[in-house]
Amino acid sequence: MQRYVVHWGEMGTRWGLNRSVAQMHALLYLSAEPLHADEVAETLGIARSNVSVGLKELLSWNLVQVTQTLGDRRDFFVAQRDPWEVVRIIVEGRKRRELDPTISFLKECAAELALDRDTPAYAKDQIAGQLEFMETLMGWYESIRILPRKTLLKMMRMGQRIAKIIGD
Amino acid sequence: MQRYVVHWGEMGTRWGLNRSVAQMHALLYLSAEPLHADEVAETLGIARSNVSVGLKELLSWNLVQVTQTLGDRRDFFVAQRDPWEVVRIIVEGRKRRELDPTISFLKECAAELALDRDTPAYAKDQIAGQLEFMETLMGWYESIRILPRKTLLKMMRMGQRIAKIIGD
DNA sequence: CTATAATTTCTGTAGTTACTGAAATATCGG
DNA sequence: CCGATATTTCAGTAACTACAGAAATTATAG
Repeated sequence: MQRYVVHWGEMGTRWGLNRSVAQMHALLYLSAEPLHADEVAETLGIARSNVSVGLKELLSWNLVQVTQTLGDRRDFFVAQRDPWEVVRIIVEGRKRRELDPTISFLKECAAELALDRDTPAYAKDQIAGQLEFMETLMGWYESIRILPRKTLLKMMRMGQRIAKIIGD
Repeated sequence: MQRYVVHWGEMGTRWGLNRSVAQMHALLYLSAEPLHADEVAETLGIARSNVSVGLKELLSWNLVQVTQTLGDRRDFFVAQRDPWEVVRIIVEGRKRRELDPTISFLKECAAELALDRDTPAYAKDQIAGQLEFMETLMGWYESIRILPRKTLLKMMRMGQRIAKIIGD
């Protein structure tokens, strides 16, 4: 479990979370019962105040949730336990932070370039091509995103065979 | 073009490159002809030495390539100009740096946990579930990755309709 | 082989981000 | 309303990363 938490912290940094936040999630993910902030701080050896901030961030991502226990004033935290959900949330977040602003920027660019006489045609084409591609990609993502998990799983499992069906 | 380069630099930071490296790529992406390092440094207003490092990084990603001109000792650089390729390269890189190590780590974990009597069953299940999911995801990616672009494009354009075909 | 141009490596610095510990604030039982 | 407990905010510090400019290395023409 220790190694898992450490590794997850390491991965977290590559996934856009900071180390300790990722570790908190890992710990909660493996824990059968909800933990309160002090337990998290003590287990991971980081300052209580950091745990507070970190858990807030995880809450804002919907990667953890708060629960209450009768007769205990403290907040208890549970992680999102379904790997599908975890990945969905992370991907969604990345899309929002990386893809969406890019597309809207490219649209602006394209609009502006249509009127512009100074920009070389080559640059215009490059930007237009990129926008078109991004929109295709995004459209695909949207259509995938709303599929029920069962259908998605089926599709994933089909793997290669899907190419044959499409490539008629 | 200026705004594009600046914005791309900004985006780059969110995509895991550093700002100036992303700006270099943006500049080359919009440029109709190959540029040499000095031009890049001057245009972007960053130190020549940094351009050297940045371009090397882009080379290692295969996002830019070196070309030579007869009668000129300097290296000239061209960016990968096809948005499909750019995204493919980025995705591939992320997979290598983020997904692959995670999967191999989870496999190790799973193997180790099989022998382990101390780890709570709950944690074991969580890790197993995550591994299974990751492998499904990865398998799907592999099958998508090798599709010819034409098939992929067709698939993307089908969007929703694909669900109907699968969900029989 | 030498002079010069091109590129890379290296070192110190600036800027950024993450973290701690203390102080401030909020919550709740009595 | 008071005291105790839980949580959050904040300011200073530490760690890290990106960068410039100088120095060193490599390559090329003559």
